[in-house]
Amino acid sequence: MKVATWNVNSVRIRLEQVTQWLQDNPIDVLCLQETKVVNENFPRSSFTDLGYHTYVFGQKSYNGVALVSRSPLSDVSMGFGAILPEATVGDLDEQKRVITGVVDGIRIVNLYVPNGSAIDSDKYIYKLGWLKVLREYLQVLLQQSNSLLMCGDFNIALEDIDIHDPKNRATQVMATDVEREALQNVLSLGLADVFRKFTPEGGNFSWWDYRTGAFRRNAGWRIDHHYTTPDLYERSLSCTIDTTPRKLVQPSDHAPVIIEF
DNA sequence: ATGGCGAGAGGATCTCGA
Repeated sequence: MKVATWNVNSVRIRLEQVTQWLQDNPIDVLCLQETKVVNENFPRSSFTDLGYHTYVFGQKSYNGVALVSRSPLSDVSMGFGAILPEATVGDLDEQKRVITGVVDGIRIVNLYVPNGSAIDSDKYIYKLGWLKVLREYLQVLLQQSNSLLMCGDFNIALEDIDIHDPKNRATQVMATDVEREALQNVLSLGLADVFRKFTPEGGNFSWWDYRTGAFRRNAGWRIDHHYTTPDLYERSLSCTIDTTPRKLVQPSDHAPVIIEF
């Protein structure tokens, strides 16, 4: 089974590229982020025509996540509020960033972690608070399942080798110690970075800024991840970044990352 | 030091992303 995560930066603008990629790659579950479309306007038929089921949690203009699966998913839910009490979640589900479902006994959690904008901004505080609630959310799901895959756009580079140039990273959003600790605190529930099981060296990235020719210079960041429980970590056969779609005209700034079991 | 690019909303030029 193959599961991919891909921040497509608007599913409608990228529809042709995404559906073509699905036809070129035998993916069982595609986890999309930044769909930027309300549920009614999600281009479902383009995926159902290819034999996929779609589960969407969208909003206007910003954010939005979706699961696109060859097999029907069970126990699908949207947002933290489906799992956690209202008092814990607060208004975090106003931004559509969380969707989950089960296939072949694997609980898949698809996330679009807040970017954080700039250090000490309100959005940075929001990001850190969001990650705290994420930990509680996973804690509940892990009580129900020992086989969990958490993937998505985390907007955090966990190690210096995940950044093309880490020298200013202490003051850069996505790379601060505080953000890394917040993510490590989530991973301490028993999740591990599958990409690093197969690829210990740096220079492998999943996002390149549209500006300054970042992709041509491979000046990227690895911020899109697959984290799993130990059984899936053992069962994983590969975890790769497909840079092919990033080379197309009018691409997403992220590349898909694929895990195989 | 700043902006570079791209998308959405709306109908010029903003906000937001990373």
